[in-house]
Amino acid sequence: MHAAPEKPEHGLPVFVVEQLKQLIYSGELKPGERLNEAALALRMGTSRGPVREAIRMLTGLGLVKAVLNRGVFVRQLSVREMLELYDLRALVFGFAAERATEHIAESHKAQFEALLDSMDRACEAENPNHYYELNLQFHALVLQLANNQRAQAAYDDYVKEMHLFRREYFNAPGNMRQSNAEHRTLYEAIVKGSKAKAKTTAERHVLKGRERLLSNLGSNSPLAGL
Amino acid sequence: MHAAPEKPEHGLPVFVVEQLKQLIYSGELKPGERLNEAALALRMGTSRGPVREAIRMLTGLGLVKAVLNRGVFVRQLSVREMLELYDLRALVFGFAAERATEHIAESHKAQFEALLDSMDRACEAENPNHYYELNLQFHALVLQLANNQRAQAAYDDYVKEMHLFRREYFNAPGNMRQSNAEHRTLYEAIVKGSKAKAKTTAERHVLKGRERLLSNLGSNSPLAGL
DNA sequence: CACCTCCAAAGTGTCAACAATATGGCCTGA
DNA sequence: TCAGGCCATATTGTTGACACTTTGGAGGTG
Repeated sequence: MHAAPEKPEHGLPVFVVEQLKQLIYSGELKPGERLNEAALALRMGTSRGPVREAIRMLTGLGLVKAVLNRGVFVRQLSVREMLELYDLRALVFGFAAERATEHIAESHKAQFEALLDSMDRACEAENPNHYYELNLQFHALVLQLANNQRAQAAYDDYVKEMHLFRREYFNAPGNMRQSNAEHRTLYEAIVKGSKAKAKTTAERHVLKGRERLLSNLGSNSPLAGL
Repeated sequence: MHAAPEKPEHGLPVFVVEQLKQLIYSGELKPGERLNEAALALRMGTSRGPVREAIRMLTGLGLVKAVLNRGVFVRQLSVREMLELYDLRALVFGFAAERATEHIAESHKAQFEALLDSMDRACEAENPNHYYELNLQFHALVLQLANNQRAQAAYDDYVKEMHLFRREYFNAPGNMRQSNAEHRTLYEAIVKGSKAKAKTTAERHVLKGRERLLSNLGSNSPLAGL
């Protein structure tokens, strides 16, 4: 079952890391769950050595947490960490939107408009999965135009890291139509070159998600305190 | 010579990670330099296994870069990466300063004023090393008051990561007196609770460092292009 | 029935040996 | 002299074995 490492451009540990990332982000390995070295080694078709090294990389990346002599566990985000992540994501997205005003060109406008139209169609089709995918692309495009690779990587990390939150409270698809209206407002601000408006629009757009989380939490959460 | 791992609360790999971090940040291992597993294992008094695992953690943390079958090398920041880091650091510091206005209390004011006074004395004594140390503490205090641990960790990472830039262009101690004047302005804005002023003051304070780097670079740099 | 001890099973931590790969010098031949 | 292939060496990649720690239950005792 295990796909062999096609390209020996990176070693076995990197290959295992990719597999583990997918297992984690796809939810097959849930937050809090323990990783069994021997079982993983068997599944990946290697010995425990490369698996251990891969796991160390993941601890460096903050995806798992190791406890001496007890194993490593998929990291689980607390409510507080989730809220903090939203703040940072909003900050970076606002930064990116502001910078995007300086680098947007005609070709990008076409991409933006195609994305916005596709998202509209996803709205009408009531297809949240497709909308989510396009939404990611929209945000990625803004980050790309910011012309700051470090910010782009950070934003990407934030988005992925949020998947380590326990699922129950993090499904809220939000209001797709309102969300896309905000996208349009942001896009127009970027095109017009109005930095301040782009920045605040982008920030608030992300913070809407934060507020949604908080309200979802308020209804049935154990620890609602900040 | 090697200090034994006093506390088996973390395993050998973690111990090695700490040692390696210190070697890197202290400059004993310079950016671009290769890490020899066997030599390190000997020095740390372990076998290669834990050393390899420690190195994988460092790659996850972005401190070193591995090349298959050729070894791992201490990461070296390009000018572009350095500039991008300054942008992000300014962004996060501005964010922190704005938030700090909401959480500052009397005890913190005392800490701030003590730090500012000490920095003044370091200025008069023309002691850049001491000033640098206190400067770090000042910034750390602002980040602490932001009440966002993730932002605090990110800022800390940024500062440490900047040490991976090649030294020649990154010594500029800046104008200590002007720097501390900016600190005072920022502190007063935080105390007064003027968010906007705190934010912009903090941002610009960091961006001054970016500009200093650019001008130092302009005089004798190979690649000055953005 | 509650509680304690002891022990076996499972899993992680560490190591030394072996395999695979790149590096650099040496020799050869034009 | 220089270009090119060849081989010894150093170094990384991988593995299986062994040591240590934790865990959970069996069995005995009050």
